[in-house]
Amino acid sequence: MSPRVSEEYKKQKRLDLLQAAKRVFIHKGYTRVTMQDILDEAGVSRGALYAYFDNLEHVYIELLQQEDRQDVFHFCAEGAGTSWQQLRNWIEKQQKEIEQIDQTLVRANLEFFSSHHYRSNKESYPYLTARYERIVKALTDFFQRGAVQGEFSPRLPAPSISRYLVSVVDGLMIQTAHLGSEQTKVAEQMNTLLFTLEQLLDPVQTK
Amino acid sequence: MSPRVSEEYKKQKRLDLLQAAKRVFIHKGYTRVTMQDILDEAGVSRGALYAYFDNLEHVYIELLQQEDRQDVFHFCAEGAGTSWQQLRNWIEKQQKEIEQIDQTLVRANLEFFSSHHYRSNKESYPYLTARYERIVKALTDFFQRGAVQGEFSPRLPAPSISRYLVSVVDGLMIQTAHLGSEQTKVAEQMNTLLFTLEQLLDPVQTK
DNA sequence: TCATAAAACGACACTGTTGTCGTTTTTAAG
DNA sequence: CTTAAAAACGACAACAGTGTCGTTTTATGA
Repeated sequence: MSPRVSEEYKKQKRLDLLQAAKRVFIHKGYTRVTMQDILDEAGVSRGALYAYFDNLEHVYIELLQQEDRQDVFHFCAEGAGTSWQQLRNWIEKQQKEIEQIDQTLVRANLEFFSSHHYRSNKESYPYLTARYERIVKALTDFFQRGAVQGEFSPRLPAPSISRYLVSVVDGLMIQTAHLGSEQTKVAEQMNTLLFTLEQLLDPVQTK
Repeated sequence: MSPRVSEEYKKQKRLDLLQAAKRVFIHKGYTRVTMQDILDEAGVSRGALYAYFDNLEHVYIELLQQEDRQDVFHFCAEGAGTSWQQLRNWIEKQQKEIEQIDQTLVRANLEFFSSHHYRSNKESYPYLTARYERIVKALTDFFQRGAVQGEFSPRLPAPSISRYLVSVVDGLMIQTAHLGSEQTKVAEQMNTLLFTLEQLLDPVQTK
C-alpha cells in the first residue's frame, strides 16, 4: 500500500523530463518538436512522459514557469554603483544573452508565442502581458527612483522610456534570432542604445 | 490541340489563389493553416491548388514575393519636404502599419520565419537577410544624403543609426503582434523614437 | 458540332503524431 | 520473501493532413 516512490523522486523526475525537453526545444525550436523527441531525449517511455504532462503545450508551459522562477528580475536593490552604472550592467547582460541566443529558449519562445496568438483567443493567455508589464514596471520604478535621487533627469515620462527600452532590446533580440548576431551588429546597436538612453535620462556623469 | 486556356487566365488564377491564401494567412497565421483551408477559401479543388503550388511553403513564398513586388521601398527620391520631415512621414507610416497589424501578414510572417529558422539551415534562406540589408542600406543612404546636404549632423555612424532604427520599429511591431497596440502604446513609443532620432541626427529645425 | 488537350475534381493511400490502455516491472511496506 | 500499489512500458487505434492519380468537365480549334 501507500505510494511506491517518494514525492521527492517524482519531483526530480519531473525536473529531469523538463531538462530533456529544454535541450530539445533549444535545438529544434517549438513547432517542429514532438512528444517523441522529448521522450527519446529523456530516455523514457511514452507512458512515463504522459504520466507527467498532458501534451506538448503543457510541457512547454511548465518549462516556461520553471525558467521564470529562476531568473527573477534583479533591478530592485542591486547596490552596485550608480544607477547609470546599474543600467549599463543590465544592458550588457542583455547583450550577452542575445549573443548566446543559440543556447537559450529565445527562439523557441518566439515560435511558441507567435503560433499561440491565434489559439490563445479562447484562453487569453495572461503570461506574456504579465511579463511585459512586470518588466516595464520594474524599469519605470528604477528610473523614477534614480530621478528622485538626482541621478537621472528624464526628458520624457519614465514609463515611455521603459517601454521604449524594452522595444529596442526585444527588437534586437528577435532580429538576431532571425539573422544571427554578426548581421545585426549587436554590440554596435547596444552602444547606440546607450547613447540614446543618455539623452533620455541625462544621468549625472561620475567620470 | 494547343493549350486549352490562355496564359493570362492561368496568371489570374494564380493570383486569385494567392489572394485567398493571403486572407487565410492573415486570419490564422502560418502554422495552423493547411492546404485544405486555402482550397476551401478559394473555392477550388485539391487537384487545382496542387496544380499551381507544390505545398504550403511554396504558397507562402510566392505570396511573400508577390507582396514584396508591391511595396517597393520609397526612400529614394521622395522630394516631399525636408529630410527630417520625410523621416517623420516614414515613421508615421510604420506606425499606421503597426496599428493595423491584424489586417496584415505581419503575424504570419513572424510565425513563418521563426518556424523556418531551423529548417532553413539546409537552404540558408537569403530572403530575410537580403530584406534586412536592403532596408538598412536605404536608410543609411538617406541619412548620408541628408548629412551631405547639411540637413542632418549624425552623432553616430549612419549605418549604426539605421540598424538601430530598424530594431526599434521591428521590436515595437513584434511586441504589438503579441500584446496588442493598446498594451504597447505605439504612438507614445513612436514619439520617444522621434526624440532619440532628433538627438542622433541633430536635424536643422525648420519650425 | 465534334474532338481533344488540359484544367478541375475528389477519393484515397500514406505518413507522422497523438493520447490511451492493457501489460510488465519496480518499489517498499508488511 | 511476499504482496500490492503505482510507475514504466510500448503496441495500437484514431486522427489530421498530405500529395497523387484516375476520372470528369471544360474550353477551344478544327
